[in-house]
Amino acid sequence: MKELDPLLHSQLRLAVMSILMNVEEADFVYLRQKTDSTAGNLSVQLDKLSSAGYIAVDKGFIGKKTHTVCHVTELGRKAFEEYVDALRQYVHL
Amino acid sequence: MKELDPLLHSQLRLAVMSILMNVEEADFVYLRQKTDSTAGNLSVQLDKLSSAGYIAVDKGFIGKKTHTVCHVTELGRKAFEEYVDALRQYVHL
DNA sequence: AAATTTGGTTTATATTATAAACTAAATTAA
DNA sequence: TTAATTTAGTTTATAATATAAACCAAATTT
Repeated sequence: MKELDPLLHSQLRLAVMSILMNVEEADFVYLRQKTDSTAGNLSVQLDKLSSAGYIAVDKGFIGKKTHTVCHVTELGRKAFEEYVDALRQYVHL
Repeated sequence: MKELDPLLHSQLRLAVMSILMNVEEADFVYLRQKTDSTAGNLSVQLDKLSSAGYIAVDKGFIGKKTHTVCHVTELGRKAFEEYVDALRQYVHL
């Protein structure tokens, strides 16, 4: 039985990746709404995904307000697909 | 986004449930082999599943040796199916 | 100008997963 | 027959993870 990438096998990180897999990019506020998570938790988990190279996080400004946008990387996309693949061994979907 | 039942969202417990969903019953040794887990870890996770009422654990003897058999309960079966269902929101399989 | 909101980060805490150490009985080997 | 080893587990300690609480700085509202 293949192992489930522990970086992806976390509800919030999986939700984030799942969203990012289906959009060009998404900002912090949007991800927070969609995942219904606290800002702190989201921040931490984005960091982890980013450190692993699964997503890229772009911190910029929109006018004078900070604005953080994320998108999945090629590595992240691959990892996600492998995760889903491994998952099929556990739950035949 | 539905939440992923934390009791099932754990690699080892999910593996155990996954196995038990497809057999009448399975014993400790078999589960240990199939999941490639340590006895300690397996024991703890079986306890959790059992405490939640997701599986039933039968401790008996085979000759004079202890023998532990598990099977999924109706509640466990339902929980597993709901988990899989929730999962589909995250990874469209 | 004081209070509140927005967009976050850092740090502490609670929970979880895992491994190590242990027990008891059975088996094998000397 | 007794000492070592294996089998089938459990208990407990530790490492890792997830989450929340506390915080910060800038912008906005009152």
